[in-house]
Amino acid sequence: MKRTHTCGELRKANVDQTVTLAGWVQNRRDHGSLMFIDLRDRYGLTQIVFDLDNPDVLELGQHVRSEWVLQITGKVIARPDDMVNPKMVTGEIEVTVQSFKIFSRSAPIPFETDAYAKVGEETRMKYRYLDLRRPQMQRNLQVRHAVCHAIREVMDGEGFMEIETPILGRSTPEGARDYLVPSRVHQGKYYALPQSPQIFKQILMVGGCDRYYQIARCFRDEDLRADRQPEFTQFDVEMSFADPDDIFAVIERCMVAAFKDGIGVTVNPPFERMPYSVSMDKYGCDKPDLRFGLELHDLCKLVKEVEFKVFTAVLESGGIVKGMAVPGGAEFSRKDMDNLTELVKIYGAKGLAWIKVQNGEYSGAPVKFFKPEQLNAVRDELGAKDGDMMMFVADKKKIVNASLAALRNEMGSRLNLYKDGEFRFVWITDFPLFEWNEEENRWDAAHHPFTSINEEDMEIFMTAEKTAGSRIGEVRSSSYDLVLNGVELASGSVRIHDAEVQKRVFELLNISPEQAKDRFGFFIDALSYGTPPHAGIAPGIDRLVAMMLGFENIREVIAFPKTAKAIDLMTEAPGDVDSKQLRDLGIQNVTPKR
RNA sequence: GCGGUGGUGGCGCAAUUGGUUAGCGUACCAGACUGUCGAUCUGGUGGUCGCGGGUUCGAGUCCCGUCCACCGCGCCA
Repeated sequence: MKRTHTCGELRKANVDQTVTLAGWVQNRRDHGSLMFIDLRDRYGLTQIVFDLDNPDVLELGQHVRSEWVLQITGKVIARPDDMVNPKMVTGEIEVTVQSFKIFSRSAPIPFETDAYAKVGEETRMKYRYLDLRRPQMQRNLQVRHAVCHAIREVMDGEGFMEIETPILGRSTPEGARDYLVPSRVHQGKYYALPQSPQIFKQILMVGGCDRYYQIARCFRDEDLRADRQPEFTQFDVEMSFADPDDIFAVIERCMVAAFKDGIGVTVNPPFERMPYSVSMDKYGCDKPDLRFGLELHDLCKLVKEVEFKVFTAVLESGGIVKGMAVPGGAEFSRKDMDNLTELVKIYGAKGLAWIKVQNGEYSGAPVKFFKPEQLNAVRDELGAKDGDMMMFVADKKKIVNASLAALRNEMGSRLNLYKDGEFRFVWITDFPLFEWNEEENRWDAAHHPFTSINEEDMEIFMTAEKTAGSRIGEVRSSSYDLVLNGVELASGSVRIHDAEVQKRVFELLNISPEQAKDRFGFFIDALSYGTPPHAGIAPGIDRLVAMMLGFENIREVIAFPKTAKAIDLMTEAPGDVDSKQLRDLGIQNVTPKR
């Protein structure tokens, strides 16, 4: 080895030892006939001293610059008491250099790598290798590693096998847009990169693998968000002969280990469970942040008689009115309210109605349409107290829920209703099996077409019409999401193992037997040869680690992420290819290059 | 596809109603300095204000277009 110790390792106990360190020059403090260098590696910083005891070495050392890579041999000495640096773990010692070697020099760096440097994202991404040297990024990757390691340990202990599934697969028409890979051998045909190993993991169950997991890369060619990258990592799990409770228990054990090993935080299973319908009613979404209350309330009945056109028109056309009470909201200014109105408009709401409760009186534009007892009834339903603001949205159900859910999250954050470092898990269960697709005028699978049906709804499932507004929408699936602080961390379900049920699902989805055979023929064949009941789930590793570290952006926990336009600023992928490569593949560009 | 925010020395930012030679911090370069640790002090280099067009006596600033980054909506079974 080119070193005897790392730069984060030496302590008082090492005093008088002769050591060799290797690392980057973090910093140089030159006092003329005395010079200090902070030498950095993954593990930390160690102060190296150059002085007149070794004038030739000092002279050479003074030519050294930031980010050069050095090998330093010297003696560990204890710092005098008044020179101990309590901010450094190695601050009790320093190494007096006896000799050093320059492994490599560095061009002047585009930005500093110390913990204080403020650098924009674009610059960080272009020079990601420099960004990765920063202690924060080192920690992010370290925590990510610890999480994956903890998961593997738990899963191994539970008898799961980690099995790899293909990256080059077959496109299936449902779901996200596929990334396609042209086949050279079969020109005109394409592989698709997996959106998830869904079908393969189910086939592993048919193949008797019983307990499978994989920390798997997934690809979706859709537009990006702070928490969505075109390639991302799922902790993919499938279990035979398992019920949802078994899945929950395994995942909870993984979460406990991941939080413990990742960031030293104790989380306490079992996690709360909440049916989808309750979550939608109370929080307006299927991923509620339960760190704070601010529950939504349906006011349709209470405001039915109120002569407020905004409400009556909506109710007559089949919409709903919901509201919430914001503690202390009476203090909001007109500007605040305009601001919040803009927020709900993003989700399609036409406006935000509000009534202040202050000094025992009500104020706000809609007040005049209410009778006093109606106001009191609404106040009691919302639980509004003096000094609160009651906020209402009236519109189609979907819009009301989406806008109030966003408003609720905004209020939670703006009013500091939760603390950093608080982790509130909840299992959301009993999602609907189908959802109505307005544009296509048909029922779509809410999760995916292999999700099994809640036994209690089997009768409706088998008998209802597949028309708009039929009871099919009421059928609950046996599926579940794991939600943490308002973020969807995982999604899973019990799978269909009964051919008749599967047929019926396809029928309701308007997938003919021929189409089904064409799209998933191999899969349906597989299921026909003796399929164990099985269930699975897939937590997102990027989101999990980001949340543990307090980031909203998963790029912080991915070594080489892509921009919002799916570009890698470092490698400049995607890039051009030789025309020969295209010829080999039988491909021609039909859109002109810009 | 749509909406919002931003783009000014290497990096992070400022520049009032459109007005003189575009500033500040840091990095970098040179010099000084024996106890610093985000060293200090002195001096210095460095800018096509993202790009293109327009308005104007005059544009970093206003207008139009365009590109890039970020956030969100749509999209993401």
